[in-house]
Amino acid sequence: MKKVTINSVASHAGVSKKTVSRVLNNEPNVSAATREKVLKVFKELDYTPNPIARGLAQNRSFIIGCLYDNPSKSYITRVQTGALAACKENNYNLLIHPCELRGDDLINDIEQLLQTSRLDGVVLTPPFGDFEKLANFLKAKKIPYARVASALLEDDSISVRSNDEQGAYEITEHLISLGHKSIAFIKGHPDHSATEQRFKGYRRALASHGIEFDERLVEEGNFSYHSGVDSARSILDLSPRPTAVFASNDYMAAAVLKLATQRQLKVPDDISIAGFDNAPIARHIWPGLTTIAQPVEEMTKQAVTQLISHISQPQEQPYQVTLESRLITRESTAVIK
Amino acid sequence: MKKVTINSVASHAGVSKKTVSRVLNNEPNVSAATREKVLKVFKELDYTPNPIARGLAQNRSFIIGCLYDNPSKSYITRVQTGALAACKENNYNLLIHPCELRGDDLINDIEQLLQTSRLDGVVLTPPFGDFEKLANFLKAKKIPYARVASALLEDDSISVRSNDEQGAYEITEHLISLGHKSIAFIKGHPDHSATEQRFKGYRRALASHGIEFDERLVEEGNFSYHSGVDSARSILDLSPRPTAVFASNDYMAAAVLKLATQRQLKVPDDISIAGFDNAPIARHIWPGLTTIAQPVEEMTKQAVTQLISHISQPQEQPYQVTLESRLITRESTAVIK
DNA sequence: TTGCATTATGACACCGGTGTCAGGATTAGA
DNA sequence: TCTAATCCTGACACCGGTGTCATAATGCAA
Repeated sequence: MKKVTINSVASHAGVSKKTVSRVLNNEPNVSAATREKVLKVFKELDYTPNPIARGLAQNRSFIIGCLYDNPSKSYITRVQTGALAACKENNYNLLIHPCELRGDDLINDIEQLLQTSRLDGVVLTPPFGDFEKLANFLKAKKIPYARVASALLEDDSISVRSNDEQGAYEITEHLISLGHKSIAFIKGHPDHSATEQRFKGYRRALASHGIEFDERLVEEGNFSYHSGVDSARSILDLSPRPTAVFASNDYMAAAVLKLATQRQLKVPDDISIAGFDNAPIARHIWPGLTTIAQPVEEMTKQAVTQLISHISQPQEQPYQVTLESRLITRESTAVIK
Repeated sequence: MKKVTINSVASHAGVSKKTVSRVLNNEPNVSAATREKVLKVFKELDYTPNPIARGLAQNRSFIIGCLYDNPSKSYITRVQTGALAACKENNYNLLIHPCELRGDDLINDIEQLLQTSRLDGVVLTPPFGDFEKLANFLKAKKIPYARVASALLEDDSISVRSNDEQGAYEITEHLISLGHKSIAFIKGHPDHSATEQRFKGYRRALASHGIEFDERLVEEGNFSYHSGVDSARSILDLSPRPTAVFASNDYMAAAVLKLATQRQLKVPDDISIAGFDNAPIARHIWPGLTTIAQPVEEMTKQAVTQLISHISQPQEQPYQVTLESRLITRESTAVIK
């Protein structure tokens, strides 16, 4: 069984390779009869074009790179799911590349990546979506990119964001509506813009309900489960103890729950706990976590879809979209006793 | 800034492209002086070879595909981590491709994948590692592959497996040593060979400690959290209730824990619970799950490393390795009261 | 110094596509 | 029916590497 190439198709169909190429790419200026004939040979020989050769000729690889540096594995999985869906629809492939935002050689690492794999584009997922240094580097290198981010960007790039500020506002308001007035807050990783956004939403909700902001109720976390444990310790040691805790993501919220339970506290009777993201763990533990669900898959899918369409036909107008999140109430929050 | 290609290097160094190619690939028959000269130009021009062109000439893509169909997201993440490590070391890239084992068009899907991306090799992760149909297809297509599996294979392929049977034996023995005699078991997904292995280990432990196997204590799960909930319901409804539950993975064990807690049972006082895999959730919940830790990352890394070396220089001898797992005791298991 | 084996080097085709451009065929308009 | 515009088609170069093979340069023994 010999390899089927554009040449074999051409000779079988009795036309030139260029004509075959035209049919392949749906180019105009091919008579219906010729097109028909070539398509028939495609089927007969079961021909599929060699993407590598095509890539060489067009200087394209049909590969999108997905950059991430995120402590939340489940978040990464969701990002990948969305990116894969977009790639599949467009016959692209997805290359995954974890790397360190704070690494000294991040830029070198990315440069290396670009050189060894000739990516057609890159999708920057949190926290890279808000990391201007990297965006500028890619812009200088003329590598198309799209961002999944949280902050509101004011540039001409492709970006899909979620309204974290609003989500945080809503979940805080939910706690307030249950009668809570002393609500502790655990911040996320300082490199993530979502951290700032969620904190803002928390404060805005307090303010708009006349609750004074108390700095002592705020702990610095970094989105990892471990940081949640540390923060939880400080919060549970406070006296008086807050009646509710809003952690910036579900892993940290789960940590609070674990520590509280270890200390014989009843959740939500003794203390309410809320998270963010609607990670799997939010429903895998008891009590289930009240949280904010974000369309992470959809966000990434849109970003990658736009990226690919931008690669095929670079247009000028930026694509900036904000997707909404929604409150999911479970058993970890209840009316204050 | 013009593009730097092998041609520009050649003209700068005053040699032919072929000689540059020789230096690039560390081929013999280049004089030290010439080699030196070319290497210097590499640096001056900051040259990096174009992998696509190289791929075209050698009919290689320098991409490894990672196939999976696994309900456990954390398992996938670990597999990816290991595969990425091996790829990075060898300047390969990793393409991820989720697909459905039971899908009617699995073979078509994979065929499509191979045609559109010319993978150099494929790593089959559970449950594909034990899926002969796919292995045979790849063999027929002459696509190199490596397997991460559980069953003991008797063929000439590259495969890295873990000793699930032994792990299950040990954790069951651990429960027995705590005084448990009525130990329920939740099976995994029937398509995974690990399911069979773990069940075997469970039975062997019972047998070797003179405990009679009781079919009523066995539930069919599928590794998903949800299936764990269903199984847990049946088990907790048994009368007399087993004093311990061994679930084939941590997600299902977490489900048992959640349901037990919902029903006001104290773990481990009223019932001991053990899992398998040492997934993150095992330490994120309270009480932490006693479980079996498997070197998933290491297994995958070895498999991919071998795969790549096989691609570069196909050798005859198979590579089959079994890695050991180890028992991790946490708070979810205790001496029977 | 000559003769022969060995090493070093380059010319050239090739991998499998796409872009450019020229020229033939067809159609429309006069 | 003739001319001009438009549509089709193919020849050929090119993308940036690698493989083959011929030949030039060198090394070594006689």
